[in-house]
Amino acid sequence: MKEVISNIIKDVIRKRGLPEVNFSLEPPKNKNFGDLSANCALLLAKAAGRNPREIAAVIAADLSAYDEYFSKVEVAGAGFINLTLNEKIYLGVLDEILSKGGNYGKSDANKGRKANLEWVSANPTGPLHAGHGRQVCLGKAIASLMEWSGYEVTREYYYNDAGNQMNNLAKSVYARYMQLYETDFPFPEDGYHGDYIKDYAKRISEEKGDSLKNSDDLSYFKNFAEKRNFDRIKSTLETLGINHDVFFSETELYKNKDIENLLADFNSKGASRVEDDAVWLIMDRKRFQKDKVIVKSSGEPTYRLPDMAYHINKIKRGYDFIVDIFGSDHGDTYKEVLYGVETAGYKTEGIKVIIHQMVTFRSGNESVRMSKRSDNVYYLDDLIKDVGADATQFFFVMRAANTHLDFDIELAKEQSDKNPVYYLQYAHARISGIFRNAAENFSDEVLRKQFNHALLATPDAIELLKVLSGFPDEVESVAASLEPHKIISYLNQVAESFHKFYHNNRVLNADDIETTVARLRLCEAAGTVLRNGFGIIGISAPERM
RNA sequence: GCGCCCGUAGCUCAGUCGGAUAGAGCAACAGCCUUCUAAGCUGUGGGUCGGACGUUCGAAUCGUCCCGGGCGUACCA
Repeated sequence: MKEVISNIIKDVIRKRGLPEVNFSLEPPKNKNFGDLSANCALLLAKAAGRNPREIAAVIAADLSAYDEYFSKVEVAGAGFINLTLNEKIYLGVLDEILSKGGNYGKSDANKGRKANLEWVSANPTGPLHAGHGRQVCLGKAIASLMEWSGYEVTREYYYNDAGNQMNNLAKSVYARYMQLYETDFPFPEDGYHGDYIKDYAKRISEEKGDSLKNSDDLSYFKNFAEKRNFDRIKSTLETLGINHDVFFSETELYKNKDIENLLADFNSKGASRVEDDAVWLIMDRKRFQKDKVIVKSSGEPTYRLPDMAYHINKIKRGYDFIVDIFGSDHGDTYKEVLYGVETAGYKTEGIKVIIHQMVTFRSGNESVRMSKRSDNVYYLDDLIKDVGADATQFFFVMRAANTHLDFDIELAKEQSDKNPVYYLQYAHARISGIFRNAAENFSDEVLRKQFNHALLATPDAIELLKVLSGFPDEVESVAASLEPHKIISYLNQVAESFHKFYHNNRVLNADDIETTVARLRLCEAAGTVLRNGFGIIGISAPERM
């Protein structure tokens, strides 16, 4: 819709012999200024050194001729052109929503393009903790946003199973196992303290007795724990409706020699050097403080080298768009990884990295501590159990990724109007209620009647339609920025205008079938947009509450 | 010290490729249920947009500096 209007304005500008400008066309903050406001005259005036209002007046006069589109065109302020769209445009949008249904809002802007989204990527050293939830839920929403904009999306999970952390995991389980037999057996200093480790040790002891007491090779412990950890991680993800297409293991990159070859490549390019028995990647001092170790003096690569090889692997798989989601604790390291990828001769323009800030949890006024050291960690499972999958998803996606998130567990649990997720869902439940009542009180024949658009010309109905008509533009712009929290702001507008409409416009009325049928269609459209939006951010659309 | 992110109403936050009178939810206050779910609607109060300077017709938005908070600054990931 915006595009159509924008093209009309561009035509008018061209026909007047004025230069092409990249102007903005946005709904003004103040509704009294109309539906859309263009700043083209201000920009043209700047370029031509003329009075903006003069130019605006010329363009506005030409636009007035398009009266099938505009009911009002006026010049305001410093030279804005304010447009009020013809109501017929909006009534036409209703037909579009009804016919497209679950596809209304999808765009083919990226049709035929393949994208890879990598997220979660927690190493299988333990269950996901509540803080992981932000990335988990953000990624879920971003993946569907990308699909709505036309991408074919591969959801991918990368995990480091070759390095130190997995050795620590094995040592930790082994130590807990040994402690079942020798209470003073030492626990590794940087071992994993969670209760789940003790549980694994107990189960191993039950299965194997003390036959593994003098193991030199801890791979049984490692494999046992890794498998259980992954099972639990996957089941947590499943409760949120997340299923990755690819689980990519670091070990793979050793097996297929990608890491070895990359190291040789750096060496042959003179991009790396050896110091203190370690291999260092030579970094550009303008961007980095110092060189970075890629192979430790022990001979083991640091996480950076496999990460670089992994990103090259993804590039080679032929994606048009590669997106990574990391926490802010990786804010510097991803730059090092991309630098390595560039140094190896690959372009990184197609890679976008989303960094999200950390989460703090509180319960009302009490802060909830997330200690990694203690045995009792607040796991993501626990959070989902406490507040439900919908509230979990909603609260994590509600805020922009690059701001700190303050997660109020008490509020998320609240089954009342205080909880922001219910405002949206309630709108949908109300619509479902109307349709339940309609089915009871009216025959199918009546409900399927052709409807008369003109009967929807009340201010609340038109306002609702205006909001609904903005959905495709909204999805497209949010998909371009990959900021799903904006969908929530938009859905709030939908819910608000629906609630208003509902309050002032009785839908079901046996004495006025014509209006009933027309209003039902509008409700159907509102329900469709809510459902589609909920689908993007990943929450359910309840039939009743 | 250096790098990245943040600082907007009492609270949690939108708005940030410069645009008109800075918004929402919660909290506070005043109203609205014999009619499709009041988890709703209507109205009121509430702001030196962390601070200072600068750029310009115009700054919450851009620049510089300062203050405050988070995360980095490993031969951990």
